Amino acid sequence: AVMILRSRFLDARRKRRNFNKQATEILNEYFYSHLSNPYPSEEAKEELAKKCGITVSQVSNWFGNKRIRYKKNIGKFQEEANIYAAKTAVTATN
Amino acid sequence: ENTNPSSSGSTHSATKEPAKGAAPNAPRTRKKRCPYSKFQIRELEREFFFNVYINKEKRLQLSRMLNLTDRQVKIWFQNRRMKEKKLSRDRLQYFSGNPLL
DNA sequence: GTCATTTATCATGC
DNA sequence: GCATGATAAATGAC
Repeated sequence: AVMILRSRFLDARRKRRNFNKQATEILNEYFYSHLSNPYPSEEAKEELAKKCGITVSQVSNWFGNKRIRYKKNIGKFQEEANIYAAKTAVTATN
Repeated sequence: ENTNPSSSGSTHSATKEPAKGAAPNAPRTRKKRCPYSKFQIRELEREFFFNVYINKEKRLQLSRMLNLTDRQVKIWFQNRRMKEKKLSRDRLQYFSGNPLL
């Protein structure tokens, strides 16, 4: 029984599941509001993980992927960047 | 299943891989990530099972056998130790929340 | 040595 | 068919 659990854990690691929309919103909000330095501290990662319902490692993975994919093709993320820029602007004025 | 390109030319004289054309103005080109073959992984894992920390002699021996540089073997063990640590963290988190179903 | 990271690759979702 | 999350080489700070 333990072995079954063990094997299930081992091959379940790489099975990917998309994050829910709310979690992605939170992560993107932080990323685009810190675009000049998108490197959250360990404390910020823990807070984001808690709010998103994911692990700290997953937060690190998300930011790592986001940084390089954004850098590789800024144009592709321009629309997305504008959306979150406007969103943070609204929350700032309120 | 992987004819390794990392064996290019210099027969693993170890410790130095930027054996370029001696251009004094080296642009410090980052080495491209090259996935290792199944055979290479098996041998590295086998040694890792015996020693999490590898000594110089075995490292040179392994690098010759696997056609990797000494530096590559060293870095592989460093990364492998980090992977083991992460696996331990994940296991702990996984089994802590569950009452052993 | 560890460890956060960059980069390419892998595996899956849809 | 790419988007996306996770993992595997490689670098650099410390």
